Amino acid sequence: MYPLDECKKEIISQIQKILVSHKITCEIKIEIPPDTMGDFAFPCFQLAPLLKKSPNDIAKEISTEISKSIWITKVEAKGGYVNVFINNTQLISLTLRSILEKKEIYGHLKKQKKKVIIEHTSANPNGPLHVGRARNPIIGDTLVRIFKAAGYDVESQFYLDDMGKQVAILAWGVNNLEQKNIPSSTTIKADHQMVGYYQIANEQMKTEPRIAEQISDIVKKLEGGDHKTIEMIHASYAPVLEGIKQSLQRINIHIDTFIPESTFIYDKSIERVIKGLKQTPYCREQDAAFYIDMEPFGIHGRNTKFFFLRSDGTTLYATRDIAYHQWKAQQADILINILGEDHKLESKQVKVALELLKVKILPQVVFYAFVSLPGGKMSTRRGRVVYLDELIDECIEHAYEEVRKRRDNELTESQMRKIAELIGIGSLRYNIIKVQPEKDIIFTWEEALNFEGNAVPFVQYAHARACSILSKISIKEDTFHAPLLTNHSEITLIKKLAWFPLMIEDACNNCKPHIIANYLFETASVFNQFYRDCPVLCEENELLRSSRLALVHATKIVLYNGLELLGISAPTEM
RNA sequence: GGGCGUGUGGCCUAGCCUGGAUAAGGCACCGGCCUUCUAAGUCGGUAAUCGCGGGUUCGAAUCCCGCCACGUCCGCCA
Repeated sequence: MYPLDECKKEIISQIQKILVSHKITCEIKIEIPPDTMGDFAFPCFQLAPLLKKSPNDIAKEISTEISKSIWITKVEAKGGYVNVFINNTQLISLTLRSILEKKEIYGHLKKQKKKVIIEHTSANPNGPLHVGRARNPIIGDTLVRIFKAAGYDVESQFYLDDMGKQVAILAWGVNNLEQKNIPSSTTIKADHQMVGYYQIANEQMKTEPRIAEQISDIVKKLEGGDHKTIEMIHASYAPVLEGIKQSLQRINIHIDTFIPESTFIYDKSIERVIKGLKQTPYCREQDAAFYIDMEPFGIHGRNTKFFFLRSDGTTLYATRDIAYHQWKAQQADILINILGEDHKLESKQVKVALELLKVKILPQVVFYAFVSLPGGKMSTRRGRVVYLDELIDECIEHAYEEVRKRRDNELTESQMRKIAELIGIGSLRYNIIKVQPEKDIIFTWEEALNFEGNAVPFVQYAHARACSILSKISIKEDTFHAPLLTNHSEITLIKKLAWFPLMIEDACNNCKPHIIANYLFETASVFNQFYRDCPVLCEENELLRSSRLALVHATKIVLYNGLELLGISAPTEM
């Protein structure tokens, strides 16, 4: 247990005892009062009708009954609140010790003995990743990191669509179009080279029924399990998938397992799904096709039929997704999916089907709104896109300009390039993760390349400052004397550091990765205030100097660990 | 037509789940701070009827109802 947890527990248990002695049982919710009014507050308003006294009288009464302890130094009643002041020395001492001992695992929570599968990205392998969907891998990977830190055993999965029309179109293009007719791409990456085949094939399919027929033939053969077709499809999309993996790797994202959709055709599990769904009382038949009537499950609208089997006996995307989830449910205790908001209905259909099939573990889904362009949605088909690779390059290039502006005559070219890479990649991830997934983002280069204010260089710079101070001392031992750290900036900073584990818990429990980004920004901000107020290296009192050094070291650790949760590197200088 | 999501100073965002003290940050704008650990920093200022209208409550940005705007979905596509 972390120091702040102990402290909160002590306060809650004291209030609990007092309420019990007044024969009141209720959930104790303590909050954080504004600035100088204490560390924790207990509002007494809800007790007023029960005790038939004014909130302030109750607060006064409770505050006299709370006994001072190792954690509680002062209690005040004010405006209906019981304000509790905690023992700063105690918190500083235990928190610093905890951080400096645990180092790279400070903030991490105790092991849960639970397996989590986080499915993210799962993009069609028919072209490069574009910015419209870039939230997916970034949210997904950040959650992977947060859940690991929160003590879970985590596996990331990419559900690979090797059965659908999109890959069939690509495969048809690769096998039937001549290279000279494909518009050349600006990069040599395979995913960029191949997307032209998809785009042209897609156009031709619309105008020539013969081509459309050939493509749907491919789809049928795939579902029939025709090995030659499977190989042909695989050969077509493999280079694209490789390109996607490379892009992800550039932004520090690794996916543990790729699960091809075809898996569930070949292992016959899809047949069990169909059989199971047909047996439910909600199944209906229409022209030899089968669907679940979604009306009883709260789906209303023009069409409430969820078709899971076509009249030609072939399955649909959602049907295969059900088989995938049934399988996943056997592999893990918690399932999390990262999906675009356009998948809301499909996801609901899958959930209903899983319930009908009596599957115990249902996925928790994080939906994100699209990143669109000022004129509207991005589209690979229409070529109206900003590719992730372009954005990565631009971010790094922009970072390089900024580094050079400041450090041109101090650093070597390769040092500047190295730093620019860390800032550029970090900037990309940070700008996306700092906003709640459900908010729309309209992509502008100006915003994407924003390095001012609440942006990653602010956090990285604070880390670099801490490193810079630490690099100037020879003794690396952390000796500190907590009672000396009495400056307001020192106390604010260490309290912020003490909150880190609770932030991880919150971000994990609620699947809200943006909490970590905001926390880091605040932490960097209070560190900068400390930096301004409390000179470290030139402090003459030796013990205070080393105590401040320990605090700087602890801040460095927290910023580093926090950035790590976001998949962002922390440069030691910039 | 129906479902889901979003709406907070000129712009962007946090807070909403779990109601509580003066609505918190950033950008932009105005004015200060580098002979001291990197000024990618810091201090101060201007700026918000929290989309609109009702309701619940001692108390509503937060909960409930209605409306408006934007996004998204309602295919034997994926």
